[in-house]
Amino acid sequence: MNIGEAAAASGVSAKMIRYYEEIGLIPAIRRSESGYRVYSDREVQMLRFVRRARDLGFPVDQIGDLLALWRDTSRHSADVKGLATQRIDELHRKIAEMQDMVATLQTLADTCHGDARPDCPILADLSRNEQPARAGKRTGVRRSV
Amino acid sequence: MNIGEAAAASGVSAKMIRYYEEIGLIPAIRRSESGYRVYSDREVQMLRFVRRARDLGFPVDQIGDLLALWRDTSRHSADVKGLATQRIDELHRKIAEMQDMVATLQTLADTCHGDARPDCPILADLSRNEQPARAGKRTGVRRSV
DNA sequence: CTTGACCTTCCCACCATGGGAAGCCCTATC
DNA sequence: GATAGGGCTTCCCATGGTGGGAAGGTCAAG
Repeated sequence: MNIGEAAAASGVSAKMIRYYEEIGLIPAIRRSESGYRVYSDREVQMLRFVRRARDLGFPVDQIGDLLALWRDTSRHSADVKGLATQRIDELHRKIAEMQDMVATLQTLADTCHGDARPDCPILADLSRNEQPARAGKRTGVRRSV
Repeated sequence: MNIGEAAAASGVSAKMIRYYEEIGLIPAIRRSESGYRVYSDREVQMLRFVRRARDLGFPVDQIGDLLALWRDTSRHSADVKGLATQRIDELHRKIAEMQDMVATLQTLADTCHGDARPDCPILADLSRNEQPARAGKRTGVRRSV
């Protein structure tokens, strides 16, 4: 199976397959005489594994950990569960952050006329010299959401 | 005021101030004879504005729109409200995505022993050939969350 | 006048992904 | 057997925000 077929079968683009190989997330694959990458069913399965882990929001390094556990038949399921739980916690954190943003925006939007008049509490709040309105009580803001 | 002070006063790092200027998000600032950027209170206020908009998760191009409205004293508050509402919708979308992920992960984690035994439904699900378990009903997966 | 803190520009890195170019390879069709 | 097309290879570039750091100019305090 060439990379195109493997991509279609796994849902990972050819570009990303090469990238994952380059960064060492997946092992370097066997090559045909002409240099084409050749994929077996097992390898396509591994790509699908990566794809799904990605869909669950795992960062690449944790996908690497998951893959290692996947390959290790004497793994402890506790380790896998630990990674999943960690991921859940991280997602909860990000969700809470975004919900804070929504609450703040909603509060501001609710008090904005939303008509042809120029005065607008949203802009007023953003330009305030002091700390901005916070719908919930929070100490600091982590971005990269 | 030099860039360092402006950074401290606005909460935007000097690096980012230069970056925002470079990409045209904020106008090129006045320079001293020696080439140092010189900031007035108004400009620091603008930086603070940018900072808060970022804290609310606005992407840079929308912050540009907000800044334009901020400067435009004959703006329509409806336009500002529109941007806020759009942002709220986008946040809701991302929150829903992540909640789907959490639900899926939680379902899988709940059925995992989490002990020294190697068998683990999480890995089993990730390696499945068919569509993976989905906690909610969803059609496609958008990533970049 | 020296020292150290600050400023300038420029390049590099991250993460995950896509676009595209130049050049080789494989297969189907004539 | 030749040619066309699509697929493969590597390589470079871009994104969005952010940080790190080097090389060199500037400023204020001692």
